[in-house]
Amino acid sequence: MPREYQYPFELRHLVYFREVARRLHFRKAAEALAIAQPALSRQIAQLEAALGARLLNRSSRRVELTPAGAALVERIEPMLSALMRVPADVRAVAEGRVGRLRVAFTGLAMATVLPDILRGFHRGFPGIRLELNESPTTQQLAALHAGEIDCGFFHPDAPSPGIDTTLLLRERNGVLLPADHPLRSRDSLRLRDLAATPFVLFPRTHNPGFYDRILGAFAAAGVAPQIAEEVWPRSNGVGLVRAGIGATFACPSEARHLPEKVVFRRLAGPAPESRLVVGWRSAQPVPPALAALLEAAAAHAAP
Amino acid sequence: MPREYQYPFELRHLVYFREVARRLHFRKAAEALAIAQPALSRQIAQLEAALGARLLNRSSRRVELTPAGAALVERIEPMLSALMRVPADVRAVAEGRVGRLRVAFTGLAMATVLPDILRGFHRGFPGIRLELNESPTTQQLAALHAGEIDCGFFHPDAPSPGIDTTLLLRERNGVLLPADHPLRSRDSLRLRDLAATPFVLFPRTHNPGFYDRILGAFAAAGVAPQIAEEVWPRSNGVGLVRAGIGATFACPSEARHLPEKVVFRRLAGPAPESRLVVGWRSAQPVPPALAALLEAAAAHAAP
DNA sequence: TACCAGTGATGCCCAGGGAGTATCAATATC
DNA sequence: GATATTGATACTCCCTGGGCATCACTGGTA
Repeated sequence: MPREYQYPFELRHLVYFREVARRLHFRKAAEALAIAQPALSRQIAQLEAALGARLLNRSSRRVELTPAGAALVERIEPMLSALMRVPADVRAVAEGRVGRLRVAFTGLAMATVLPDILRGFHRGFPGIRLELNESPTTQQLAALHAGEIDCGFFHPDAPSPGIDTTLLLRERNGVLLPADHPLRSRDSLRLRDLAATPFVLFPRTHNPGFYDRILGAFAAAGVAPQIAEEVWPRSNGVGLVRAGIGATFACPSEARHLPEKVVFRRLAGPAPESRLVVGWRSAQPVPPALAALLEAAAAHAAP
Repeated sequence: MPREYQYPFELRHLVYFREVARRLHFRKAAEALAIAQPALSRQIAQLEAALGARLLNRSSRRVELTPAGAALVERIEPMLSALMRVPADVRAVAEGRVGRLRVAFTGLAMATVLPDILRGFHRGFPGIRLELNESPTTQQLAALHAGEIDCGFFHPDAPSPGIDTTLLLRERNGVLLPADHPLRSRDSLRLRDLAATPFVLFPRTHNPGFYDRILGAFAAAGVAPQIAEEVWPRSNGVGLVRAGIGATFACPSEARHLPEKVVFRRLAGPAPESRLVVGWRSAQPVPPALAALLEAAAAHAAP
């Protein structure tokens, strides 16, 4: 059975025709195309038949474009020159020299290891455009599965099937307090010392596992947690602490760059633990640009 | 000898790949393309080899685009949809339904038959864009030979090889005088009556033959011509007459739409004769849009 | 656990058609 | 009018796209 899906023409016809239209001379065009003149004549005739229009007026001494031929040249010229660049472009993407990476992250990632990772990555892959979006752990996992992002920096609760991860940070939390908090002078606190202090947390839906482990830490300390606000993104939570609304949990690593009027204090006794990983869809092979970013991240991996 | 000029791929590869990329399923894509699945697999493999990049990750249960494949889809999608429209567009141009006509004309043409011709033509061929430029006879002939215009309305001196013409107007000239000219009250003049009146002519280079026939008319009348100005385009010449600078020659047909303060008078005795033709490159066949314009012009042909 | 359904890839063959060579008809040029 | 050069045509060869049959692999299921 012959094929049903017929193309009116092939790229070959267009390239051949362009050459004839440029030179207005079959023999010279054929030479430039490194084919014999009769083959060229036939291909042009085919193209004319396919389009149902005469493209060239040829007397045996002169070849000239018809209006239809001129219209065709005008339309295909930009396409052909664009198509010439396609193979190189595609290969560049395949080799990771250019492209884009869609990266999601949490506030903690940006406050700790992410800037260094991105700096190192961008030095090695200047052609890769990074699309960075802060988003909660649960959304990152959904986006990874849906193929909407290439990797995410988030706080895992349980292993996710189909997602590979590398652990970057694992730290016992301390707390951030307003600088005028009554307990600001104490170097180390216990959770039960903060029984009367309202806490600013993230919405539970953003990471139910971690949220519940925080509540577990309160329970272990024998304290009923006072949740003042559930706020997102993270920077707003720190802003509320700064405004004196309450306290929040934070990693020691995060404490290096705190705004004014916010202080970090270690927690003795029960405390939640933060884990930061970079995660990506399990795939063989990992695209080169992503592989490079993951490698840069692995250089900051937790011991 | 095998061909030297190798295309990295053909349109077929791109259309096939687009279908697979849309459906992410070889069998369904093959069905949509009305080919068998193995043929499709091979064409995709060829495309990947040609580009030197893997475009699809296929496990035996799932097909997904690699970044390179996504980049390729992005680039070819607009081209393919544009290419789909090309055959219809080219055919429309070939049939004269759309396109453009580059038309040159002289002031006399625009002052007489051209507006009617264009009006009639545009009614029949609304898709044709007319590019109209006033230009002198000699320039029109050069532009016709160079293929820079499709037809011209001009004043021929001798037949031009390679240019076909249709005579549209053939009239003995009269003169345009300023309304305050001493001879304004005479209904009919002779050239020798105007021996003292300066004349406004066009530059000789714009039509040497006609220019010399004008001088011949002066000679036949036994008058030495007073050339006040050589000016172009024609409308400026009429403007100078209106300003009282001098007189100029004009056709009776032209006299129907004169500005204020300019009057037309017939000439008895020796007088130049104006011939207006429409001319186009001899070609078989004449493009349909041009043919339609020529037909509209022929309807106004001189008897 | 073994089977089954369904995936894309591979092997093999046929034929359509693209390209080659030889040649023709037509037309400028001398 | 002889000659050279143009694009078109006739004929042949063989490359390659497409067909069918089948394989290897995977995931769900009885």
